[in-house]
Amino acid sequence: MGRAKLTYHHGDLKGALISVATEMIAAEGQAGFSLRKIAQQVGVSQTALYRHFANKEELFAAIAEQGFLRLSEKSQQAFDNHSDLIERTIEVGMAYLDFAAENPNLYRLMFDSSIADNQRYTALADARRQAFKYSALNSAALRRLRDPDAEPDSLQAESTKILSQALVHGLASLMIEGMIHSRVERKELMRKTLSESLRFPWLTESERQV
Amino acid sequence: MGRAKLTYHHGDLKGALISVATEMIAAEGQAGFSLRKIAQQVGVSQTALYRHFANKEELFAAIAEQGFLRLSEKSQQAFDNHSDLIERTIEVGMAYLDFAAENPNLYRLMFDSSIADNQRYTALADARRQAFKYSALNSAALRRLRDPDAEPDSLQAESTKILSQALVHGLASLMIEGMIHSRVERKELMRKTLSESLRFPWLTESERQV
DNA sequence: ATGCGAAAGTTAACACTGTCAACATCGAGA
DNA sequence: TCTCGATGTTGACAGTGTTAACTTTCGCAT
Repeated sequence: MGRAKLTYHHGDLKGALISVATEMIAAEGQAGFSLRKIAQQVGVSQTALYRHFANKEELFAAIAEQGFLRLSEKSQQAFDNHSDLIERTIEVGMAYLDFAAENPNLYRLMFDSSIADNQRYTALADARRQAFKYSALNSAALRRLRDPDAEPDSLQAESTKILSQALVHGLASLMIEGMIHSRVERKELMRKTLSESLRFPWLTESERQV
Repeated sequence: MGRAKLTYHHGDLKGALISVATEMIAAEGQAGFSLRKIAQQVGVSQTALYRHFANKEELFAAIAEQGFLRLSEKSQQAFDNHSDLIERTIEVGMAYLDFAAENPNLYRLMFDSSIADNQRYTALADARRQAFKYSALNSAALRRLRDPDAEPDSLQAESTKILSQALVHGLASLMIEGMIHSRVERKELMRKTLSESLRFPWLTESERQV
């Protein structure tokens, strides 16, 4: 049970709710989730959260938003730590997969249909764009090497970007839902699969350095 | 409301429940779904379905299973209609994406965490394997062309298979959740992205015929 | 044909959920 | 100091999945 309340007003109830709710999602997933449970754990009445969130969905959006921000940090670190283009692309992808593996329930929520599609949550959409930024930068660099004359906004460019986004998300999903049953270490398989998708035999050593 | 009941026993209540539940999932998704609603629509008491399903989850598993069977048919048709390997691979992928686009809510359920991970539903797992069979056949053919000497069970082979599976699933997800905002026709973009992933410039015309 | 046990369907109830309206309390600024 | 908006509470409502106990019907052995 939560600690006794010291004052009538909490101080930062909104932050506390997001924090506790995130823990609960991580522990039990959406199935065992309940607004009343978090309220109790924070030590506040069942309906207090309606002063900070219009409804459950809005709280979920806030949780997902923080998830994308955390993912952004991991991606940026991986991006900054490598200068070899291929290796950097793989490592950003692996950071993505590691995040999904370590926070499966949170990852599921981040792509849940009830909030993912909703244009209403602009902050969430921004955070998501931010999280895919480094993957997009790598895609653009690879595309420029492959098709130096292609226009940046071409269909070719767009499909290359989507390709990488879809691949990591697909790998993360299959992994989380337990649909990849491999005899080898999962991490090794993931790395192999990512590099498999990045075969650029025509890249020289110097071209790979960025 | 459902039509009046003629007999005490329904005859094929299990089938009727799956059918009506599938329609409801298609129309409203998991959010608006309710066991009581389907029971009412079938014209039976709220708890009648517990004689055929242990719980809601088991009903979901049955719905998902039928979804994978329908998807299998579409995939097989696409597979049988093409002899060019690249084209066949693309068309099987497009059949997959079309199915997801036409049945977004059903598709989401088919990959829902509550049932996807559960080893308990062996029929569901079989149906899923069946649905990915044709994609796997294409992957194997492509791998044999690329690495004729690789062993069928190698890590290389496995990663190639997973690669294609992850890609179509990732594309379907991003598409369904509205995360692909493109100025071009979605279908065209999807086809372009799929073929982008299949670049085998070293394949001769005759090699592509299977 | 008959009777009986299992299969299939019903009724009533339970604990739990998200949400709302009305009320209580606190804090900051006039 | 007064006041009003922001914040938190109480009580309630409709709806949910699920269980236990009961009733009806069907299929089968005698």
